[in-house]
Amino acid sequence: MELATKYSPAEVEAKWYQYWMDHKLFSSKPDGREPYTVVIPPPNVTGVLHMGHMLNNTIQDILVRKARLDGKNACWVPGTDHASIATEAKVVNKLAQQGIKKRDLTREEFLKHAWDWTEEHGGIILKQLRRLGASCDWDRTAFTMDEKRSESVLKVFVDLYEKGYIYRGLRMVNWDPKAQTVLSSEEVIYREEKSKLYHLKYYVADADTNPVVLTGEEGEVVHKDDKGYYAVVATTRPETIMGDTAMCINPKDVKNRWLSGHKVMVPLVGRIIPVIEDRYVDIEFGTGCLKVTPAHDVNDYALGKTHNLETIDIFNPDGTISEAGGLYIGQDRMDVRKQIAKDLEAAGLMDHVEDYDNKVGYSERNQDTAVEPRLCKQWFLSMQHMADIALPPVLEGKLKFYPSKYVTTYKNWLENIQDWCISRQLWWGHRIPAYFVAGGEDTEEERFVVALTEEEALEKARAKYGDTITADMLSRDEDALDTWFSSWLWPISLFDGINNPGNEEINYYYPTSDLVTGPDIIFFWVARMIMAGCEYQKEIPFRNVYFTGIVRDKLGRKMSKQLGNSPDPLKLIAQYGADGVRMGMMLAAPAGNDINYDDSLCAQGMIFCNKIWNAFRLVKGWEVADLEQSESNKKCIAWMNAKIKAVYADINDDFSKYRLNEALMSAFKLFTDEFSGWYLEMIKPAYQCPIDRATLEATLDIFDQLLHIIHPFMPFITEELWQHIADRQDGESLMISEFKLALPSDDEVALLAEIEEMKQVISGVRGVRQTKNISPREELTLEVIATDEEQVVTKCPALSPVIRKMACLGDITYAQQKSEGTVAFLIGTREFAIPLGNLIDAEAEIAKAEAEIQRLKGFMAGIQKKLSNERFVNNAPEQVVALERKKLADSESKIAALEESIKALR
RNA sequence: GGGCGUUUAGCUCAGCUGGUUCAGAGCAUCUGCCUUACAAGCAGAGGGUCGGCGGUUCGAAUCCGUCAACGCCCACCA
Repeated sequence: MELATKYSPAEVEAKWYQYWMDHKLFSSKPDGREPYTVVIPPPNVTGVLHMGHMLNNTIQDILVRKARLDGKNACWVPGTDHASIATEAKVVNKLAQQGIKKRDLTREEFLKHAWDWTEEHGGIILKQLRRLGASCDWDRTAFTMDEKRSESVLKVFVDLYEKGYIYRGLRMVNWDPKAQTVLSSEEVIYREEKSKLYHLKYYVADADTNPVVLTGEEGEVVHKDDKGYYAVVATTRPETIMGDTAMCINPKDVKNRWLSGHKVMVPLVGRIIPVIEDRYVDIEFGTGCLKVTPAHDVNDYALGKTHNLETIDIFNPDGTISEAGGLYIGQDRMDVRKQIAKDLEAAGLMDHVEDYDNKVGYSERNQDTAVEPRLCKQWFLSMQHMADIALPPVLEGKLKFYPSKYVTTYKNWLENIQDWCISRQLWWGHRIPAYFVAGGEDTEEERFVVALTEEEALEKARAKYGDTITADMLSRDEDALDTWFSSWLWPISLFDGINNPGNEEINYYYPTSDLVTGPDIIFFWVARMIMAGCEYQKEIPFRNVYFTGIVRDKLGRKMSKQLGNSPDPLKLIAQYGADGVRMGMMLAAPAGNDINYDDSLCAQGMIFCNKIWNAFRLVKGWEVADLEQSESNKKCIAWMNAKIKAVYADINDDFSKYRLNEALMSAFKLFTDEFSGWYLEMIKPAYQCPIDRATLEATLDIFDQLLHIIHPFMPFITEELWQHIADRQDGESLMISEFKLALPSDDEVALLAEIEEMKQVISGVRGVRQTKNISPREELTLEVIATDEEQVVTKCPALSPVIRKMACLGDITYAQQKSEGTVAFLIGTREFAIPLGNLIDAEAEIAKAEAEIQRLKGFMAGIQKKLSNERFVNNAPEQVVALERKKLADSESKIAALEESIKALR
């Protein structure tokens, strides 16, 4: 078979993915094996694959494939998330492009559009994952809004309501004026912003009836102009003055005490408002005077409550000024801010303006939209109970976080938990199973029931409000649930554990093994899944959470559309191959560290593929003959097998600690350095000579082992070659062929050391060639300076041919003294010499040797100082002291050898 | 304002409970080689007072204190 010198991934990858699919090799059913379960963090259904997904899913696939090779029943469940806000926004935008407004549609019409959109774009991202090699059980593909998941969500809502954890409350909530929905506090992102601090004049309005009396105290600050006395109020949001219903000072504030008991006039608006006093106000901030707008600020709302202030809501849901505002009606709040500043200035009501760094909350999903605090009635989930059950498993280490620093973050959040606002004013999502009951409008009380079906709702309504209730008096809540209220059930609902508790699948697959996700959703998702798991399964949802880092560009910038610094994953795969990209992602990705991505990492991955490919070409190209296997081949094979065992033990250890990059690096070095660089060169037959059958077979077996080790990282090329190294039946696959290795035995460990020594000798000879400019093909003689010949590695009958071959040596001789005209090198304390005759530059050799003697003497001086320190000798453990003594002795013998050399050179 | 984390070679990072894994790896760099598996290769080499300062110790990259820089999370100062 002729094989190209370069590996080309494209058709190989497509072929084997199809093969795996055709033979259903990703699929899992409960059986007697140990389960290994992973649920995918469901990407947005209309999303497109980005580098974050690449990293995340590469890691999951590596873990899943490793588990499969370990002989576990691996089940990786894929799916997508309906992402209510994001998807609804996309649909609204698309409709807007067609000139359709959401408000002109009925709920049903809108949902039809949304489903069309979902079907059109949905699942694209999952298809893209296949290109990466993701070995998900696709038959299990789920959607957070499919039938089973929806049913689960509603059941849980009803259940939690009945348990008293879900309630309806009037609260100051975060409002997204663009999406026109409320958000949870976690969905608000605060950004530092350069803004202005406007200082406005609030004139004292009751000076006629209640004259201003100055206290005359030191520190008193009074403002007065020809229009009268005034207070100066600092605000970043001048447009909200229309909602001012009080001005507040601190009772301890000397500066402003003269304002106490007065009334002031809101500039432009003309409303007369009281000056109230509250210790909440920071005396040092601005002028110490605070305008109070109870409808539009969380703190002001609290002040309003304690001081019984009127609440004036000046905004419409879309962020424009409402009728109640009185001025600028219908204009956008941001435009009004600019305009009112001008108008205040013009009216002489602006004292001055300062630059100011401010934190502004933005909607997580509409990042250009500033969130508006708004008072409204919403559904909440009481979280204290959830926090109480979700904290212990993590603190006790039953559920582990990698890296563990996130335990603190998690603990912190749970210990300061706030109730979760779960309702959203959206249509795309799970409609809240609550029914308002008409009548009773005259009372403050809101009449509603929570039920799974309309029939049930009617029953409950009658039971609650009397038999006079009829079906047409019920109207279902228009709102939908927060997306995360469905995602938090994901590890349970995927196995239908809510609808069908205790079924075979949930019993088998739950708790899942590992969750791989970003730390940005630790509160949104991870914490809440733990809550749901503990509440509904009475058991943690996963045993380990691996938090990935953020993928950044090589300059350390976050990848973003605006910067255009995010590569297209599919193009990368086309260019470097999926295996190459996977390796590229993993090389720079220790758990929890951000990765600075650079294309060169993928290139390195591709190069490695090529290496594997060419090693295979070499082995496959050998002609076999019925020769007797040489002792050296036997020994080299034994060594390689031992090496693999040793390295694989390390790799398993790395896996157990989720240090996948280290595991990959070990596998890479094992293949490149040990196998290709050493082993293959050791056993490689001379040009055009055949190889003996036993060695070839052993080598193929070694190749097989290496493919198993590399497979989790690079599934495609390994499958391709595995299929080629032996005759395989249709349906056989590397992916599902169990692989286990014992630890190396004591003999094997000794063999490893022996070969390391041998490698050093070979490298020593090569080093001499390099410095002396001697061709690698020119035969040299190696003199071994030995009095204990048996113990020299070169003396081993099995190894000396290897050394000869690899160092290109003619003779290896043994002597007590090296001959004249040699260049020497040391391995440990043993000296090796190469006679070079007139090639020797005696002066240079002497200088080199002398420099080395100087270095060793300095080294010895340090050790002697240590050893003459009584406290060291008395306190340090015996081995440490012995070690120092050995170092000293070794150095001495090295110096002796070097001095010999110098003498000989002279 | 609180909390957490990071700082080791040009870059990305390993270095567990202080002493042969103690100064490492990969990439990059430099120098030789077109040696019939691979030039996307092979062989060899250089490169770091382990962020600063102080302390504990016979001994510190490792433990303690402190300062600095960077990063992340949380928090209602208008």
